[in-house]
Amino acid sequence: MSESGLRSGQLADAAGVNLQTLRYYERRGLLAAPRRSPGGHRLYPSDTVTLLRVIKTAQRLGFTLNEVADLLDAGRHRHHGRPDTSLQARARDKLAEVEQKLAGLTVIRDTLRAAISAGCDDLVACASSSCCPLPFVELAVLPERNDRADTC
Amino acid sequence: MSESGLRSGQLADAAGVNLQTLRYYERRGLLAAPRRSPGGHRLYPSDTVTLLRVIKTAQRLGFTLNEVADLLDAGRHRHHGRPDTSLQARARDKLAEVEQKLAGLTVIRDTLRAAISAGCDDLVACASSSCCPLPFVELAVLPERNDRADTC
DNA sequence: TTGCATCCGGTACCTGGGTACAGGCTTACC
DNA sequence: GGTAAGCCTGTACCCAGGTACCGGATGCAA
Repeated sequence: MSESGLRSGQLADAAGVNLQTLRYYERRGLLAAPRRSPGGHRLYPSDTVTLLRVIKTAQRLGFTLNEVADLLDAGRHRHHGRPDTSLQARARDKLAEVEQKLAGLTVIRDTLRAAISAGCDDLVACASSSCCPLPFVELAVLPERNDRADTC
Repeated sequence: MSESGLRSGQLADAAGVNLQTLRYYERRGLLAAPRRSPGGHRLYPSDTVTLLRVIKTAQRLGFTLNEVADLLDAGRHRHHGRPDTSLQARARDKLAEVEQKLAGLTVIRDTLRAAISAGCDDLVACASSSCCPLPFVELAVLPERNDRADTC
């Protein structure tokens, strides 16, 4: 009797995920509850491996598990109706998000480079000096007067 | 009665952080335990506002709170001795880290763009088609380089 | 002195994405 | 049919960086 599907350990191995992760995904609604053996063991259809790859890919693209679950649902419900554009729309939203993050990280990178080439070696001292490239004030906090100025 | 320092609520307001965050930072070793009023209320020296700005700045540069604590300690201990270079070294390490993240995010951005311009509209369907730009199989670990940007 | 705002310590909870037991049942192989 | 591997549920824990709530004590002004 072996054409019955994948056992959870086999699926986990095949997809490269932890066994617990499968049950976690089931709780989160990413995987449907599979058929069970008479003794209660899960038996997954073999294309679940593909589904897990899809999930992992979407995660790598920056989608959260909730978003992935929505995305999969949208894909399932759309088959009785004309193709919708929600994956497209979500991808565009996510692209904007990723571009935001890229911009932020770029600022951080440039700031770190500036700090390195300015030779900063003490954060607290730099905060009190006016020649430091680190953006201590960028925090929407009222500027405070300081009298110490040595390093940099 | 005013030379006594900042009360925790005043400091929190001045620095733009939550009151609880101050106590959290104290537990984490980022803020030294301050002087207390006779009744046990915290009284902070006024330059703690600057310190909090420093902490928030370092966080925005991508340092974790543990790393910030180390950085501050290094700054404190170095005053009896020649200037050390640990902030420099750490900044260089962090820069490398940030550049890694940038590279990973760039791949993600390009992949999202490819998926959008290819018109993908169902993840599961795409996974079974051979012409989809989504990297369902490769990219075993996140920040690797992939230069494909073809369309369906 | 009363009243209210503030602060105290301790503990619990949150997000996100899982991982790790414990104690017991099932399945597979010989 | 025995034994080992595998799987079950439930619960708890991990990371980081906080936030929220509680009952009680303090600070300060009128």
